[in-house]
Amino acid sequence: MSLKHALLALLDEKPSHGYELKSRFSDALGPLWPLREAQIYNNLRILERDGLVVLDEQDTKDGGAERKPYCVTDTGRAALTDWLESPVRESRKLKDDFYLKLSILAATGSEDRLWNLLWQQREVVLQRLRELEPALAQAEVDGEALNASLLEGAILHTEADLAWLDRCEERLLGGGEE
Amino acid sequence: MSLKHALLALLDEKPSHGYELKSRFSDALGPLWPLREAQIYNNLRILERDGLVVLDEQDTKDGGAERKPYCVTDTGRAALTDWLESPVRESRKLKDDFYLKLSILAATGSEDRLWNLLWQQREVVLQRLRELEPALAQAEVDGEALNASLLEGAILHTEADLAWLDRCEERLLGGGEE
DNA sequence: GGTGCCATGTAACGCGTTACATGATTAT
DNA sequence: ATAATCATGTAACGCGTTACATGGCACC
Repeated sequence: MSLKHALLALLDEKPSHGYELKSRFSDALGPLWPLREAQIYNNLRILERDGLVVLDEQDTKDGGAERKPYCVTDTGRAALTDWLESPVRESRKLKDDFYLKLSILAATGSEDRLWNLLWQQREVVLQRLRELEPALAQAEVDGEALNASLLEGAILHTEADLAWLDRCEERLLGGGEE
Repeated sequence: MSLKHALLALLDEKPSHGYELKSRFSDALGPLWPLREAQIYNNLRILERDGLVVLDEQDTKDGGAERKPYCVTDTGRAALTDWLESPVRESRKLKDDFYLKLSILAATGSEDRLWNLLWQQREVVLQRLRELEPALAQAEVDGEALNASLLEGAILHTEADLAWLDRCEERLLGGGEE
């Protein structure tokens, strides 16, 4: 239950049809949270089934292609504020190919393959930084405080990755592990 | 395709039955990657169907309860090394309730609710640090280099979260955003 | 007449979670 | 006795992805 709440929030701000929701969502959460149209339509169907949104009949077939604009019901708005006020728990999990490979290679020995993995990962991380930094600069120029914040978060995490790779080398290669 | 590879790696190291795989996996990736027995059995079924693992018949019914020990086939071993050697791409995504709430509250104004979210998240992050730090110290005492590395990664990420919360306050509350 | 964007959906799959169900062995 | 742990599974659900299919409109 998270994309559903994002849709509720967007619809609460302004009633929209599916395709428009897709672009509004992408504008807001851009490259950090990619999604497909299909996902929007599927979720809208469920939200409608559960009575959290309804079709706004009067707007159908006004301009170009046929659209189905939705808006939030009172139930939907209540669900949204409930969720917004509930605390964020869930410790972040690390389900990631890199962690897995690291564990496997560290456990089975094979220092050269481990070294290779670390080197490769460093390239990935550096590349990500090269993409994020200009994006942040652009968001700052455009005065997009929210986007800038999200990008800054991504950068801080990526820099932490980089620092972590150094520590991994020290721990797993530097001193002989077992 | 990641847990499957973890299972292949574990079985390559030593043939085991499902329940044992569960505990071996949990020992290795512990609290950072929780999983259920059901997941093991489902994946083993698929791995067997695809010919990557086979049942080790002679071990059935040796000691206590009835067990079904598996071991890797040559195909399975090949699939494992293929995967280990393939590069890790996939930029990390930020699908997380906190990001979503931050975006919603930053977009709709309501500074007090945003402030509340940030404060609340800071508590969550600090609490996580309080759990991770002793775990790291323990892993270091026990000489578990791999576990220590993974925990250190988690700590670095959590510290990045903390730094990020400061920056969020500055950007989204400090100077008046729109 | 094609290319590209707007707009809507269905079906199948992958991966993980939850709940449910069963039964044997070991320790108290 | 009964509780804990060992051991194996099935079924349904949630969430996201991919692929497929359809059709209107606008611009060149």
